[in-house]
Amino acid sequence: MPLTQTEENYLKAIFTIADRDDLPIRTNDIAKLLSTKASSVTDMLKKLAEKKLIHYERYKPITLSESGTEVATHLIRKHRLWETFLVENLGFNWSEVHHIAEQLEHIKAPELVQRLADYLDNPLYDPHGDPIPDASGHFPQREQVLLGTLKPGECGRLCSVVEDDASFLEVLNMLEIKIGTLLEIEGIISFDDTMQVKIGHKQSKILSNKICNNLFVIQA
Amino acid sequence: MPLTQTEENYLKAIFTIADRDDLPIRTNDIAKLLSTKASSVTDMLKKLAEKKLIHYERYKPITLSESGTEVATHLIRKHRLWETFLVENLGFNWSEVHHIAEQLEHIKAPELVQRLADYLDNPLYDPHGDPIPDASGHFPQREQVLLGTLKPGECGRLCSVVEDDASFLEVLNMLEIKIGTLLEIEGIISFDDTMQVKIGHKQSKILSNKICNNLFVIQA
DNA sequence: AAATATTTTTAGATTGGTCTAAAAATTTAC
DNA sequence: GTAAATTTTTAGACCAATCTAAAAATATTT
Repeated sequence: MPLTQTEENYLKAIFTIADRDDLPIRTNDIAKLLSTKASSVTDMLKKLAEKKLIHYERYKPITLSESGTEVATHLIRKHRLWETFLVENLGFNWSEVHHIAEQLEHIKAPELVQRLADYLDNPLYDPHGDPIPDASGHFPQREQVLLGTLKPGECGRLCSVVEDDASFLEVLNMLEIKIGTLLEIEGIISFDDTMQVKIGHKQSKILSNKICNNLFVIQA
Repeated sequence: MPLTQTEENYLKAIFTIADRDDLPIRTNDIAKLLSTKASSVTDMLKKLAEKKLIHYERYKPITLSESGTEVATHLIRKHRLWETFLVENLGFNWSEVHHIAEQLEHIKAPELVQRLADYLDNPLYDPHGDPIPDASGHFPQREQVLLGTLKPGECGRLCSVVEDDASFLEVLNMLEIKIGTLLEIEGIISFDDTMQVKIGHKQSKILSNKICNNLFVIQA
């Protein structure tokens, strides 16, 4: 059975928060993003859980299920394709297309999405520079680089490690770094060649040169 | 305050029926077109009347108000522009675009409509040959011809008369023909040069050559 | 013009999404 | 580790749109 626009908006919101932050997603985060009340969110979470679109136990953080993720990425695909169309073809300014795409992304017509993508030459990034996932929900891979090559102020998400021996993984565990964790370079200490890195949204820590050059990140 | 999609659909339905038939519009006509129940229609009619979008007294036929007509023609404009885009630009078959345009016509973004129209070169007819009203709701005028010049099977809507003396108008009145009435040529009787014409959706009648050549119609 | 059939409206219930206010669980503070 | 603050959930109500079933108005038949 098809989803309502509201249900879709909740799924997209959850995906967006998960993508933006690394933190566990709480009811209030969703309420804030959707400008609604926590009680409304709870009601909807129950419904989405019922439909197996999210994993939900009361008072616990929320995650998207596989099918929920699929829905969300497909919405993002549609949103970003329409934004591209509005800017590239209709001449809108990139700053005014968001609220129009918010409506267009809910159009249900499987054929339409691929035809639109083809018409636009299957772009990989939208006018804001955000990546457009493909029909199966995969985002275009930005080039992966060693964390050690980033400059202060730049961010990357851990995507893989160079050497994965147990002792190194132990260190990552201790630092609370895992695949997908957002890492922001806050400073480079040239004296001992270490970096001050903000890990997820927690406090920043000092990482040795050896660690930084063992972590592949995708620039974000 | 903005209208809901449902309210918009009702207004468009009323306009469509008025455009298709000449008859007074009844609750059941709308219910049939929208595949809903008469009771639901009544509820909605009250709401639309409240908002001054239709003229409505219970048990009486329904007509659109000026603002209701404006909303309806604007919806039709959007619908037909989107259909044009889907066929001309995205390569859809003209038979499969209707249900997509049904969704797209509800997108609310004033700028979008004119930009889309410009992008398409302000077409006057959609892929089905239906006329696209302009931004102020006026439909493109098709060339007017004398009813007498139509061939069997062709249709026209009365738009004006050649001579409007009282006795002729009297005849029209008797025949229940007025401006806007749909006239379909069902046959030509060459023996006495008369035409068998279906008037509105009522029984057909025989009209003399003199009458047929005194009526200007717009081919439909 | 009375009886019958049809159409339209009302009454009352249901569903999806929302809200406020109060209760329950969790987290933070001391 | 208890108390206080915060977050989340429940309970109960509301609005929009719909439905079924029954009542009221209109139209048709004879």
